Parts: sequence; structure tokens; C-alpha cells
Amino acid sequence: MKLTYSKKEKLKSKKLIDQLFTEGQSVIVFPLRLVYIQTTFNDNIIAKAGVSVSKRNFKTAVARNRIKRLLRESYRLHKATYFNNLTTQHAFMILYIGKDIPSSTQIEKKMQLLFKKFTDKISES
RNA sequence: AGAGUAAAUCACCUUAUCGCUCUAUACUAAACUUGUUUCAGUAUCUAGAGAGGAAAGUCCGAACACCAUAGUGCAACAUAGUGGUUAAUGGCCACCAGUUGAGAAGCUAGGAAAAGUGCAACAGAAAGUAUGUACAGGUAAUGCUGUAGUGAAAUCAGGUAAACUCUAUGUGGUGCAAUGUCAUGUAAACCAGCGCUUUAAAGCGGCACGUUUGAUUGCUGGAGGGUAGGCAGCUAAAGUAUUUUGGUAACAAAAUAUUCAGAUAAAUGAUAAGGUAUUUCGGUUCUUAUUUUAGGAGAUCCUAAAAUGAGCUCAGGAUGAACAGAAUUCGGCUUAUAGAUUUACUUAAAAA
RNA sequence: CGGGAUGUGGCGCAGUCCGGUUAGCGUACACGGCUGGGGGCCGUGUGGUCGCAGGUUCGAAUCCUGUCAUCCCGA
Repeated sequence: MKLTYSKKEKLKSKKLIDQLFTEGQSVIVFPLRLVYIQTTFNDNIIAKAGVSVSKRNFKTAVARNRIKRLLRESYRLHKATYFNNLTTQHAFMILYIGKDIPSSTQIEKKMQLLFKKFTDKISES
């Protein structure tokens, strides 16, 4: 798995996102929340992911864009180490539930913790 | 120099590593109509491009699309000195008037009260269906005249239209979630009602008229099926830059050059290192002011040293950039904004 | 992208249409009284430049314009 995050790997289908939020399970490592569900895609991608930041906590579009970029960046860098062993296809949505603008090192640490917790949970079940 | 007024320009930079979107190019795959196509893929050690002055608020005006090539009257709403400018405007420019400021300048919905209706608390005799007190003057007589007093306004009648209203001018409606098309779906299908030219219904929210469609094909309701996607619209335009000419100016015309974002759970980024503006710290050198001491001169001046304050230069440490993210496209307006640069003008008081 | 509503003591609301004398009501808070004490009741008081700025008017919470903030609705 390469360190990319192109159009194909983004979660875009509105239908799938609705399904994700109604039926999916979640893992929380403050200030991040990962919602996931096991599905099947038409193409050969193991994981599709999206990011989201609440408009309620961050008023300006600049702040929201900044956080979403940080989230995408850390997802891109760290997904390979954790998701290479996945055998089934999953859809993810990563939400930022904090109220302050974080630094990139914070986000990366929390993201690794989040993925570790997720893989543990998957292997248990 | 300081303080201020008006206007214009800019909106941190460099390098490395890892990424994102679009376009082009090359290759691969699939399809068949065999040289084309694709919600196909790969390549950045192939090339190019990739946020703003406000992209924001959505307050005006237009383009564009559909409804009839957008009709008539009323209603409703908007605007309001004069002239100009523009695709258009409620914007902009010039001038007049009013008003604020010492000034440079700023601000102003700035038509009509002799068409009509209304409103004016408290105070006051009285705020129009009018009429009185004190003093003075005057008369045959009388609020007949003046002053005082109340009030924003008092014997002449006026004020108020950002009260109703009148006058002039303008406005058809809905918005890219417009609209077209492809794919999916037994879907122009099924059931019920209304309607066949004597006018039901519709043509997007007020009323009336007119007009167009109008039985295989319309409209309303019921029950249900599918999608929640692709493509076009969509970025070459009232474009941008420079120069010249006309105009007081807004602006217009001409010439030359140039192609400059198109995302859609929404690209334009992340990390590291270095530097610039800025702010700040102490140091060195120089200049200058004050004070003290010493010497000279002799009536407040010169020279030297020290201390303190201010300024400039030099090298160094710390700090490390505001407001803010295109969403159909333009022209304005309004609001947010660290700092830097430039031009023109003003300078009362205080200080020098 | 397009519609609509609301800002008034600490909190929740009237008043705004149709301008005027001291901007009211409930609750909360402070003090006093009734009670042996608490609760409850009664009385008195504190607290507002009516979101902000400008304008119209003799006079503005109220009318007009601009602006800021909050909330709601529409595939």
C-alpha cells in the first residue's frame, strides 16, 4: 500500500455515508472519532475514508479546511502500517470532535492510537 | 519632524522530502463501427496550470436559462436637487444647496404642506370648532397694539410626508438546486375524479382582462417503482496588462501584447531548515542636550573629563506575519484586516 | 444558493403595529416584618444608556437606513 490519498480512496457515495452513520460502529480517541463499517466496493480498494469537522465548533472555513487537511495528511501517512493486513473492505469516516485547532504532531499521535485501537477491535471479533 | 485628510499599490520569501486536482502527452486494457470510444487504468526520472482584496455578507444591478420573442389595467414595492456616466443600478463623477470641522476634507431618502385626511405628551389662557392674564399704550367701545410668561412651534399661521397621501420615474415571475441529456427502473405504466370549445385545468405566490395549450397526448389526487449518479450548462470574458488620444472627472475610443483555477463529503496541502518586515533586549562607536568638577577668559563664553537622557549606525540574542478559502459569471456597495510603500494636501491649540 | 425570525435588568417575557409624562410583569438577589426556628406570606429596595452606528423628528425601545450576532426553513 502506497502513501497516497487520491480520488479513488475518498468516500464519496452519499448512500454509503448514510449507511455508515446509521449502521456503523465507532472508536474514540479524543479528539478523534472513527466510524467504520464493512462493505464491498466495485473497485479494488481496501479502504475508503472521509473526514469531517463540525461547523458548530469552527466558524470559519479556513479553520475547518486546515483541520481536514491535517487529518487527511496523517491518514495518508499512517494507513499503510495498520491497514495492510485487512482482508475485507471497509468504509471510514474520521470526525474531529475537539474545539481547538490542533498541531500536526498531536494529530499524528492520536491517529496512530486510533488505528491501533481499531485493528485490535477488528482482530478480536 | 509630529499630528491629520484624501487616494493608489502590495498582501512574506527560498530550499528539500512526501502528497492533491485539472489539462495535455505517452503506454496498457476493454468494446466494437477498425480508428474511434470509455463515470477504465498506469506514468511526474513527461510538460503546463492551480484562491482573494475582500473569494465573505448576499444589500443593489445585469448577463444567462426556463415559463409566451413577456401582453394590458389595478394593487404592491422601490427610487427622489441638477447634469453626466454605464450593459445596468439605489453605484460612480461634476456642480448647487444644507450641515460638521481650525483646515485639508467628511456627511445628507435634498420633490410637493395653496388637493385632501391625520398628529403634536408636559407646560400654557389658548396648539383652529381658537382666544385670555399682568404691565404699558390707545379707543366712543372691544385683545385694538406692544412687552412679559409657557413651549420645538403662539395671533402671520406655521411644523410634521423615514404619518396616510399626491407627483414623476422604474419593476412580469422563478433561479445553475435554472435548464438539457445519458444511465437505472415492467414507468408517457396502474386506479379514481374532473374536463371535449357554452371554457374545467394549467402556463410558479395578489386581483381582473387578454392570450396559448386543450381527449391516443391535459390536470388533480391515490397507491407504488427507480435514482440520489455521469455529461453538458462551466469558465475567451461588458477579460487582463501597457501606451496614446478625448473629457474637470466618472468614463470612452484606439493600438500592441497575452490566455490566466474549475473542485463537488468539495483540489490549491503537510513537515523540516533558513531568511526578511516587525517588536524587543543589552553592548560598542559617533552626534547632541542637561548637570557636576577642573582650567582659561571676565559677565555667561570657550576647552577637557565624568554621569544621566535622547537619536543614528554597526554586529549579535529573542520574537516570526492580519483578515480570511473560489462553487454559474460579471459590475458595484458594505463589513473584517498585522504591516509595508508611494502621491497630493492641511496644520488651530500644544511642543520644538 | 435562496427564504424567514429574534436581540429589552442575572434568567424568561410584555411594550414596538398607531412615537410623548417614571420602560413594566414573573422569577432571582438584598433588607425588614409575621414565626421559637425553617418554609411560606406581606412590605421595601437594588439592578436597563432597550445588540451597535447613523439619520428623520421638538422628542425614538417604537419610524428609516446600514451593520453585528444568534436561531429556523427549503433538494
